[in-house]
Amino acid sequence: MGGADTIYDPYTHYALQAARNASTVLAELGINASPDELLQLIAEPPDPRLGDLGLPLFRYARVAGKRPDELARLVAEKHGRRGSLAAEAAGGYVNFRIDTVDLAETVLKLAGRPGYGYNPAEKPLRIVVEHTSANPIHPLHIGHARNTALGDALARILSNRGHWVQTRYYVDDTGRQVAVLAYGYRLLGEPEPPVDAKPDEWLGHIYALTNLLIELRGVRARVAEIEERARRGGEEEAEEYRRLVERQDRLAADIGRLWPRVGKDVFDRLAEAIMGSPRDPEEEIKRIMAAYERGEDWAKRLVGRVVELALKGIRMTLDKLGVRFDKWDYESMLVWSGLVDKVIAEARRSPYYTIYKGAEAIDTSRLARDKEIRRRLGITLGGDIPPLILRRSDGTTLYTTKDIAYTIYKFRDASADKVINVIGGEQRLPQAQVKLALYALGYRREAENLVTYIYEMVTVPGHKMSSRRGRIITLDWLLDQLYARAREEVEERRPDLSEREKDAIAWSMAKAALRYQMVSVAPLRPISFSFEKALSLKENSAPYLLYTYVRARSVLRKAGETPVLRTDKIPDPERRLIWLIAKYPRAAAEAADDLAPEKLANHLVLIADAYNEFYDKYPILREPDESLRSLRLHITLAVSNVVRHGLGLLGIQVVEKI
RNA sequence: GGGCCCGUAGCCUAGCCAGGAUAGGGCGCCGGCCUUCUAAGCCGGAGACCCGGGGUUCGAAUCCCCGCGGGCCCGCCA
Repeated sequence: MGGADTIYDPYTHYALQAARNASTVLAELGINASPDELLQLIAEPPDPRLGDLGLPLFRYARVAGKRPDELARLVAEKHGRRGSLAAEAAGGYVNFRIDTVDLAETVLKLAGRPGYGYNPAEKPLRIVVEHTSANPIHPLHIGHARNTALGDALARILSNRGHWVQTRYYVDDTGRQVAVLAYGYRLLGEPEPPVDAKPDEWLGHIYALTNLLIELRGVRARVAEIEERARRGGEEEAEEYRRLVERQDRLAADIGRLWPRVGKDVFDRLAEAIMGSPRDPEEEIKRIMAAYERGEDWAKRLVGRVVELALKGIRMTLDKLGVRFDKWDYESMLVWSGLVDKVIAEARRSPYYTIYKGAEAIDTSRLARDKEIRRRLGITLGGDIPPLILRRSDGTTLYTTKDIAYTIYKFRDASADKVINVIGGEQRLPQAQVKLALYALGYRREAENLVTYIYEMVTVPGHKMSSRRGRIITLDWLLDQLYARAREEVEERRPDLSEREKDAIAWSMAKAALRYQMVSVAPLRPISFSFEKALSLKENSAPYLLYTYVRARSVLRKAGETPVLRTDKIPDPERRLIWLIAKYPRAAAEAADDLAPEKLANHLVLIADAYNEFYDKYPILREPDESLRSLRLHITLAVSNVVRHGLGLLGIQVVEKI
């Protein structure tokens, strides 16, 4: 392997030849067009009968003062047959046909190896992919599933492009939410989670319950105030009163749903502690947050405990999905090590330092007025970008401030050229502020190479998700549902298999279905999650791809040794499949360069469709003609390699049996 | 009020950034195909004025402008 002339990407290999040839021919006609420029224009004709590669000549006809069809005819005539390419004119296009034997031998030789699809970029980069980064207060839910699936796939796809990739999980342990959980946990006497409970799930209930009880406490206090005033003949506050009572009812309903999950003991204890506390819970939470940031021992022990418990549960879920991280970064580390203070000190020296609403801030608003800066930072938000406040009045720092420090840290620690943050669309504004602030502080390279990789929401119709209220659909639960459904299906289809095998297949299906659903649609498209769809394995393409792989593998197994490739007969259907296989490495490269895993998924489906159709129509093992049999087996081998490789890039492991 | 994202058949979706030759798939629906390589498959059929209206261009689903519908954000939360 290796060497300058190693072909990784057969499509580009041929397209580049066509572009060079066309450039030469056009030059002979006095028209100047570089091969690179032509390569950009080359696309596939709509009908394969027209050729493999098509070049529109309209714009060159215009500058040369010729009719497009006339120019196309001239170019095709002059080109004729060169190397492995034959040219033909069609309207204003010149179409190229690749010599079939050349194509088959090149592609099938390459695709016969398991590594086919690896397609290194000319300039490999050092890239950090930060993803998932769910707060350590509850289990991962449906929304995180999209983040995790995208981030993990992106990391794999970028590695396949020859980049050095590092994945990181950012543990937000100094935020308010963790302090809320720590507050509730402390009121319970810092117990061990029940042995049969998943720690993140158990903590998630406590977190939600704590939130709800605090809110209820506030509402009740306000209600009491109004009632008291009414008794003394004060002003009518009927409207507010009515709203408060409604809110109280909703809180009671949420609490009612939660308490059976934590058990009576925990519930009673927490309710009593919060509702009856002489101290204001808000003050207690602030105290925990501030003490933790200062690194006081008691707070470190308390918060450290809940964070580790939550992460233990989160890791269990990630392990199930086969997702690993190279680094786990704690936000507290950024604070304690002085990195956050350093950022604030640098901010004070920045010309964009300002006081906003009485707090220290960076005037991102002023900076964002410069259109050129917005463009360079890839900020698509228009309008005003409000100043970024650096610290709360109590001295504690905000998430965004810490994220500035974290971004700098990621670039430094990994010597990264690029940092990708996989993040929900609702965080566009704070992410833009972080970029602008980095720029303001003089971290221009970092600001320009920080990629905010946005995905839009996963919504569940008829279900208003809220982790604060304990209304979440957990990833674990979802996987269990998918597994149960897949298990039924396997049971029905393959009663001959052992329980272990059936289990393994059902789990693979469940994981594949979930990942595939999250990764196969463009990230900016909002997903309306449907259980019916997710649970229906038939409708989902992941099982379909796995099935295609299993079919191909089954043929190969029965064939025994793969015979020597023969290319004396290559009918059209075979050729079409080979051409699709030829384009796979380009699809993988595009998925990497455009950060678009769905492009890879789409191409895999194209190949699977073509193979299934082929499989149904033509015999492979039963083909009497040895030459055709050899060709078809090599195609089968190539398809199995491509599907396995491609699914692997999406984080999906193939199975050998279904 | 301002900003951003999305809008392609009953439903889901590719193509849009880098305009090009009949807008690809899937689900669902109707009708076929298992004594031969795994039917989670295959074949055939019906179903789209690419949200609407202007503009640019030889050419617009794709670019620009004005609207409409849905989502998200505009907090000393994350």
